[in-house]
Amino acid sequence: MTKDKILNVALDMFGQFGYEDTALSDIAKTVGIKKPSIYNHFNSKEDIFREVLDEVIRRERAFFSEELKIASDLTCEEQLRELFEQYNERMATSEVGLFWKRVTFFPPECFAEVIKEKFKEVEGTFTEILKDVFHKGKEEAVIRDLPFETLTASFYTVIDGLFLERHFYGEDEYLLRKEASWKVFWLGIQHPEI
Amino acid sequence: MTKDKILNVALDMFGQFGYEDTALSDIAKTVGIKKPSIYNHFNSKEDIFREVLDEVIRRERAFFSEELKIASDLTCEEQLRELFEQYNERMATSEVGLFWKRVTFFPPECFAEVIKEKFKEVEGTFTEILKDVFHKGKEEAVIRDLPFETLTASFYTVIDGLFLERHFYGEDEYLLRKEASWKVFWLGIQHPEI
DNA sequence: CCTACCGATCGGTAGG
DNA sequence: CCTACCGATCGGTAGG
Repeated sequence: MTKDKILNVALDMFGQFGYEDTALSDIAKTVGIKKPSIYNHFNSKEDIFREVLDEVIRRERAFFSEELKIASDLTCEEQLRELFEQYNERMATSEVGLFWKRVTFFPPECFAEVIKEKFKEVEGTFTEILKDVFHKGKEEAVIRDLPFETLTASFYTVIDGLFLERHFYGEDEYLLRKEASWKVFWLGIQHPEI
Repeated sequence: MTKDKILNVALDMFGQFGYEDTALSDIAKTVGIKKPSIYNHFNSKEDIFREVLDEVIRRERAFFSEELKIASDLTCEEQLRELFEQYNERMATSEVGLFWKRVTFFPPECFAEVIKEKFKEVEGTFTEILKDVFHKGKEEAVIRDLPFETLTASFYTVIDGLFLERHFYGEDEYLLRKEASWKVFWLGIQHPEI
């Protein structure tokens, strides 16, 4: 369907160039139609953005509910590392990742509120998964007895930092930072052996 | 001087709206002149950007060489925390911080290379200061014997994560994340007592 | 430092 | 789904 094609192209281009710097004529060209034909499917550019945002949320939910099943035979450290890797990879390699980056950092003004809301909702889903792993770790005395908020907040900050760094530095520097951050993070939350 | 006024306004607006979304007519209006008068001082919009970038570098250098003198009577932990706070504050509250955020995340294409180069140069200066503190900490057996690259890389990742989060989440959530990240980071690099 | 203007491009519309 | 067109705005120029 043409409408889906438009949405997919828009998702890609909004992520690559930002909302304001993506011209409807460029979207049309990539889709293979002329600009006015877009208006057969959407009432305005803002309308397209709203539907793209819905699509992103749908994909995020699918990702969290299906791909993020973590093997229960892994140790707590391995599980956490797995979440760490998966989240990093998704943010860096999926179209959705670039879209979030653009759109959470410098949102089109009129959408700032909705975007924040939806992003926090998605993050909340991930937080639940995280908490389970931390809970298990604390029970097994593998993880230090820190408040859940401290554990999740510091995890997110590392993830966010790497997310930022991945696009800016080269792959080599990114990998260095990822390993360093993981090492220090894990040493930080690890239960001190007695 | 009008030229300086233009540069200051441009620095501010490039940081707020990005390069492409800042119109010369808006800069002119804020300065209090008409758009064509800008061309008495600059040959093009790109020219303005180049000079703004130079100005930013100048300010960064001034910051690092003057404000970042850390009191030597502080403990290693206090010194590191001081650097952590100062860097965070500067990135969040100074015009230069917003400018870096815009411009390192989504640079105007033709400037991507220069920007990266200059940013890394600035970061390198900071790394030297950081290394001194880590070195002291390791000598005093306050900090774990990890490679310098691991210590600095993980420090930067936390800083970068907080930098990202500060503008996105409210001040409350930011403070929570800052304290949590610091706590886990410090536990991670701290020398394990025997 | 200004007025007056340029060609290009933007989001969006009319009408078929 | 198209051609043809709109008013607004962009970076930049001419000419004084």
